[in-house]
Order: sequence, then structure tokens, then C-alpha cells
Amino acid sequence: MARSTQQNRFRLANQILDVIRDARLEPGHHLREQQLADLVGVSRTPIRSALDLLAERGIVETRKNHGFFLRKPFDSLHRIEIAVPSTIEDEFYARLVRDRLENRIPNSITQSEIARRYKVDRVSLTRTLSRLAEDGLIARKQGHGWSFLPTLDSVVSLRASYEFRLTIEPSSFLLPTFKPDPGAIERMRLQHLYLISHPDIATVSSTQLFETDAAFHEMCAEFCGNAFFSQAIQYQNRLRRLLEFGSYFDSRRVREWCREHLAIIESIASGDLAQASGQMRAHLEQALRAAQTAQQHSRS
Amino acid sequence: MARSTQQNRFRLANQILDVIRDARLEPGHHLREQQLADLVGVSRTPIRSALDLLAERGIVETRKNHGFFLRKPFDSLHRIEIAVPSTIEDEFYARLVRDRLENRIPNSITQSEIARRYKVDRVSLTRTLSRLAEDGLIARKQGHGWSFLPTLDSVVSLRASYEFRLTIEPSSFLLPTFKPDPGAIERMRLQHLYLISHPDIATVSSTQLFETDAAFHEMCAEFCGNAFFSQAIQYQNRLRRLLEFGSYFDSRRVREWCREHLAIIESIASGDLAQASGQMRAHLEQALRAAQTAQQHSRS
DNA sequence: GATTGTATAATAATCTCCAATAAAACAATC
DNA sequence: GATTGTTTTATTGGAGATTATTATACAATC
Repeated sequence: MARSTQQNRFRLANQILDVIRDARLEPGHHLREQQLADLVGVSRTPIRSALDLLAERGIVETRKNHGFFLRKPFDSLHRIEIAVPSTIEDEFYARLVRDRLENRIPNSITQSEIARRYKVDRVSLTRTLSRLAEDGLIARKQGHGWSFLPTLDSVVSLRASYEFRLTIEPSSFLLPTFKPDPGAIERMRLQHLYLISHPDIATVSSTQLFETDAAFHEMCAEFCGNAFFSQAIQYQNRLRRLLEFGSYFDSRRVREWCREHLAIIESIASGDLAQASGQMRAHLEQALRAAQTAQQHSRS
Repeated sequence: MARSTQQNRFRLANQILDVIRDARLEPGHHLREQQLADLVGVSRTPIRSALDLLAERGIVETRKNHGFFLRKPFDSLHRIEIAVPSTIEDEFYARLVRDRLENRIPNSITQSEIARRYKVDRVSLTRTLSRLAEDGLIARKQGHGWSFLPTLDSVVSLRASYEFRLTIEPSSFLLPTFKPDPGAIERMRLQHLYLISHPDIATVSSTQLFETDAAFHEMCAEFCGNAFFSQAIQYQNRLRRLLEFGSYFDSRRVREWCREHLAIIESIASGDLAQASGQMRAHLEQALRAAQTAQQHSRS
């Protein structure tokens, strides 16, 4: 979907950075084009384009007839991630959802009304609408026009979302196919320790907080070895990005859930999955309460 | 999606038949255009077109300057449902999945290879591919081409699908928002009784059997009042249409699951949701076993 | 001989214009 | 005055050509 011009170049550049970090490459390392291409699964053409981008940013240098060479040490790349420029479509998606949640657009609307109102081209429009439809937020009416689905009522959906997660997440630990990945667990633990020990958690962007939270739950779902569970959790996270954004400013709650996550991580690591399951249940119940009060505040 | 030419006319005709049946209209009844249009949520134009279709089939008659009048009694319409002609895309979708399951096409393939092989136009092709992607069966590769996801391994997925359903379906009954619709229950009961008492169940098309089964599970999920549960079940049913098609020929098993469904319906009707939940669990475990043996047979 | 540089071919996305469909307005009929 | 018949207008879908992107083949360089 939505691979609008040039975006892919940025994504690829990031993947190359991942490779550099994972392989702990040092300055001066020769980045062979074909090798990278094979690793990522594309041809040399787009790899070159991405390397050019990295060269522009001074991360690699290019020597005529010799190719690209790393300039910076792998660990200095930790945070310079090349920001993937967000597409018009992503912004438009979020804007539509927010405008609907705050009742600035009617429940039922035609495509071209939206086009006029938001001044987007028809391609981005139809693509965004089908993404919204995929995500279960809107549905095409019979005949012309679209209407928003009740999912987009934040109070009801918040509850429903947690009820759904309370059903699937705790039981995912108890599946016979459950199999944790020690490496992933360790990375996740470090990330949480970093957050929890951070002197002033309020300075961490709420996006980053949210992504950590989401990644934790997706990791657990991955472990259970059942694609349907992880698919469902990914879907819930996409939704939560829209519904729960407000809840990520309470720094006391952030420390709390970090600790809850860490406790679950411990249980998984020690192999006590029944305990992990119970802890997950308690964590979700706690999180629902927090999200509900956050919602009330933002409403008043 | 996929509202290719004329399809809508058939769908609308069916909806009008639904209205006639639900309202128990008798021959001679005047079918007012605007009224139907409001009921269905479209304008008069497509309603007229659908009524014309019904007129062609002799179900309604048209009197100049007076409009359309019902010719047949509502209960005679029970089975003459106007068959919605299946689109090229639906068939193409199923064909692709089957060909992949039976390893007739490689795991990784470009759009235009498919286009050449199956001789479909570009629009249907991209639409079918994005439907497959939505359903989690294929994913776009970086660069050109698509690859099939492991979901399409029938043995693994069958188990995973039932594990997932075993987690959500029984608990859906226990949600505080659970609220059955007596009318829907009654219709479902009749449909099952019809099947079970059918002298020779083998003559009923397996599509029809499957749809009855799917409709039952979707109905239960609807009742729980949580859109995420019903969405998940709908998704599972779409998948099952592809994976379990073989299992619908064993007429003994069909009678069995009919009885299991009926027992659950009884429990719901009598308000004993805990019992319904337990029965659903047992039913799904039973169904998994049946599907697995069916799969083994079709494999040998 | 492995790797980069460059050209060419294949593939997929986008844009424009036109046709099909649906909505809305209005006239005609009972 | 309600309902159908007819026309007009708006909206959406679709085919073809164009452009951007990716894959591939091959020459040049070290």
C-alpha cells in the first residue's frame, strides 16, 4: 500500500542502517551493493538510491569505482535514524479520524465531499478510505458515499477493545506453541529499563512511549506461535494509536506499566507462563482504568 | 470493494426479497419505490433497476403508471433467491488460493506473471491481490512482486484457527454486553431444523452447509455486543471458506454439528450462557477433530 | 573474478479522459 | 397529494497512455 514516491528510498536507508547496527560494522567497511540487495530482497537499483541518500547525510562515503564505505561507527547510528517522511496519506488518515471523533464531519459523507473539503487528490483519497475500511472504521454505503462505523465512538470502543484483549492476550501464553525468543526479551527488557530509569520521563515523546507499549504486546503475541493472535493484537494497536493517544502523558502511569511489563517479562523468562498470563490480565485491567480516566479528563 | 457491473442490481433484488419475506407481504401488494429506497438506503434509480429484474423473473409485475406489485406469496420466495452472479474476482481469488495450496504456483510471484498466467485484467488483478493482502494471505515484497504468507499452509493454519476461535468464541457468551436477538435465534433454529430433518442431506450444496455454519457463529458473535469479536469471527469464516471446504461432505458430521448448534441455541434462548459457553468449546473441539480427519483423507 | 557503473527491459504506479451508476429534481399521472 | 415516469446532474468506476520505479544484462574498473 501507499508507497508514494521516494518513501521507499527512506525505508531502505533505514534497513541498511539496521544491517550496519546488527552486524556491528566499523567505519571504513565496504558496503557491497549486491550483498545488501540480497539481504533486503531487492535489486541493486533501489539499494544504490538508498546508499546515495546515506551519502548525502554523511553516513557513508562514495569512492568512484569502489562503491560505498561506512563513515560512522555502528553505535553512533543508534538515534540518527533517517526519518521516513510521513506521507500525505498517513496525515490525512489521522486527520479524518480525529475530525470524526470530534464530530467535525458528519457520520455519512460522499467521497467527493471529502475531496472538496480536504483538498486531496482522488488517488490518496480512495487509498485512505480503503485503509480506513480495512481497519473497520468506515464502510462503503450501498450506492454512493461512505459512513463511519460505531467503532469510532471512543468510549464504547475503548471498553470493547480491552474486553477483546483481555480475552486473547492472557490466553496466548497458555498455548502449547508458546515459545519466547530470548534475544527479543532481552532487547525489550533493556528498552523498558531505559524508560523506567529515565530521569524525566515527561521529555520522552508520547509516540515513543506508545510504540514501546505496542511493541511489548506484539512481542508477547508473536511468541505464542499463532498468527491469528498476533494479527489481532497488531490490529488492536493500530486502533489504540488513534483512541488512546491522550493517555500517554501521565508519567506516573508510564512508570507503573513499565514495571508491570517488566514483571511479565520476568515470568516469561523464568518459564512461568501461568503467572505471566495472570499478570497480563491484571495489567490490562489496570490499563483500561487508566485510559478511562484519561479519557474523562480530556473530555472535560 | 468489487462492485463490478450489475452485481449490485442482484444484491438489491435480494434485499427486496428479504423485505418482502420479513414483512410477510401477500400477492398484489404495491411495492412503493421510495419506501424501498429508504429502507435499503439508496435512491430510487437502483431500486427500479432491481425491481425490473424481479419483474423479468416473474416475481413482481409492473403496471404502467402504477408501479410494481408483488405476484407471489412471500413464503414461496423462500428458496428462489436470485443468485448473485459470482464475479470474476471472487472466482479468481479462490483459484489463486487453491493453486497455491496445491503448489501449482510458486511462493513468490510478480503481478504481471499472474496476469499472464490467468489472463485477468489489471484492475481485477490488483483488487484481488489487495483483498488477499487484507486477508493476510499474501504480502507485497519490497520492490516488485508478492509472496504468499505461511497462513496458507493448511495444516498449521487449521489448528491455529481453531485455537484462536476456542479462545474467543466461548468467552464471547460471558461478556456483560451479551444480548441475544430472539428473532435471529428463531430464524437460525428453523434453518438448522430444516437441515437436520432433510431426508438426504448429501443433496444440499456444501456451500449452503458452510454458509449455515458460518452464519451461526457470526450470529453468536454479533450477540456479544463487541464489534471486535464479531469482526474476528467474520475473518475466521472467510479463511475457513478456503481451508475447510473439504469437510462439508460428511453427512454424518453435518447432522452432528447441527445438533450441537441447536443445543447451543437452546442454552442461549433459556438464558444459560455459562452452559452455552461450555457447549461452544466442546463443539469447536469436535469440529477441529472432524476437519483434521477430513484433511487427512483429502490428502491421501 | 568480484564489484561498480551504465544502459535497457520489465514492472508497477499515476494521470486523464470517458462511461456507468446513482442521486436529485422535475413533470406527468392517477 | 402521493406515486410513478423522465430528465438532469453528481459521483464513482474503468481503460489507455504516460511516467516512475525496479530488475536485469552487460561493459568498465580495480
